Amino acid sequence: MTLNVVSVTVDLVLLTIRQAALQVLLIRRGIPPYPDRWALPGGFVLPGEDLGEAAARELREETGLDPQHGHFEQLATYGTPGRDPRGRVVTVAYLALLPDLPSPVPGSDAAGAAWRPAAEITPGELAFDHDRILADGLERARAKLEYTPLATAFCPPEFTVADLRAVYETVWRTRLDPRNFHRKVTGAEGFIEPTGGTVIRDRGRPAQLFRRGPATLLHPPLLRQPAPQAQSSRVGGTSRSSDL
Amino acid sequence: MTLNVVSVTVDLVLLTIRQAALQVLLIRRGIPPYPDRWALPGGFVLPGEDLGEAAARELREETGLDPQHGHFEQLATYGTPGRDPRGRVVTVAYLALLPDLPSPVPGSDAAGAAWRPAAEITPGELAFDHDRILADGLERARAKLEYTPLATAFCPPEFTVADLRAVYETVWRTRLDPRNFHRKVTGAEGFIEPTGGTVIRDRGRPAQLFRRGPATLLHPPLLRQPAPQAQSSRVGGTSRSSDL
DNA sequence: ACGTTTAGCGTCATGTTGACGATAATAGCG
DNA sequence: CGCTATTATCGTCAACATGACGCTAAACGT
Repeated sequence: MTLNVVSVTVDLVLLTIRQAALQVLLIRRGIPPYPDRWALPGGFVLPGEDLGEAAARELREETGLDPQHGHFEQLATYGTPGRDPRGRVVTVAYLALLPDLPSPVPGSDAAGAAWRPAAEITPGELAFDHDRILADGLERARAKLEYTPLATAFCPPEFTVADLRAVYETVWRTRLDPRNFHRKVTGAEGFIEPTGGTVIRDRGRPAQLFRRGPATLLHPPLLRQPAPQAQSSRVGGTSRSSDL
Repeated sequence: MTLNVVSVTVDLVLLTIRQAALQVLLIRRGIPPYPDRWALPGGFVLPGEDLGEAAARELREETGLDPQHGHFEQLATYGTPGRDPRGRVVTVAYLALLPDLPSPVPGSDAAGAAWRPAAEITPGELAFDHDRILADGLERARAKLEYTPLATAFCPPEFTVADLRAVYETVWRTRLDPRNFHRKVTGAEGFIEPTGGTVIRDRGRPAQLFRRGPATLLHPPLLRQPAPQAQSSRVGGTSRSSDL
């Protein structure tokens, strides 16, 4: 039997919403390979340490946050030979959605760390195959907002419907009708529950405060699909539905 | 820097539909650990081999099938210390949905291999943590049938709407109304396209043959949810003025 | 020819969705 | 103190989607 010796690491896609933008925590590498390049935070899995534990430990080291402060899940595993010039490295990536807490400084043990707007990361900018990992994480986050209540993971314990809507608009890069959005989130069983309090954010009528509800799946889901046009019962295309 | 030495393997959750049941390919282990127990097929990742390649190779070795014959995707990675008594083993699991081709015999290089109905696998019956991996694979398959056209991966190149409905009914363990199902799948843009041919399966009127369409996402999705009702004012009285 | 069986279309009541009007409740300003 | 701008929340309506189910079509066996 061939004994296959490999190094196993975890990488983290930490997402939060700051300054009305979806931001990802990146580390500035100080040493080769890829010196001075930005990379996802991560590190080796210690002997006797579970994969999720290792990821949680890295999360704590980088942000001072616990996984329970937001949402935390395994993303995918990357092991293409040559993805790390130092040798065969298999990386288990984790995805975290975090509230914009006054993080105790993102950087601690690295040359430099910073929240960077995800939209500004240009392809090829990150070290290793972290572009791909980040893209996978973003797509996962976008998709999960549709059918899970995970948008609340970006929010503090108490939030308004407008706060929640801002999360969707930021992550999906769309505009949503405030009235329809309000109807849908308050109508989805177990998504959010009122705390009783109200706040005035900036201007306008005070808004109710909510906390996350017990649901784990959204019913009905909040679809981001633009044109659900699919009824071609007869010839004579009604709309300009582009099924290209 | 701690060099973390770990063995990396791939395990496969191979699903198909045979004899009106969702079946999974299992291998009868001949050697310790877990001798004489059923386990998911799998093996070590070879040096210089990509993870997906290793999984595809195992798939070929076990079934003689190529990944393109059905659907193939990474499922999740399992690395809890102690999950393999031989040492630290991290396993990347893959999920495949395969048509019921006259497989060139499932077993080839193992003590014994067999398609087993997934519903008959009792908890604790499988070696290692393969129960968990199988459960994750089944849940993934069930979920993906909702919003992707992957049900066609269980079908041969040409199939009828009834064949497709049988896939859904088998995987979801539900009964679906043939008329509503027909309307929905033929109405979902790009899900299936008619080939022009017809067949007579057993009795009754001949059915049109279809092939899979170009869509990668179902629109609208086929939800398995029973009752989207949302007006229970129970503990936690969510909405105080919904409707009704 | 007739009954049985399955395919595929049609109808209807209800629920969901997007578009958007209307009202409520606050702050700022003259 | 009104007036206006702004945001929150409720309401209305048409289009679409869904489940329940009737009905016809096209094959088979006897």
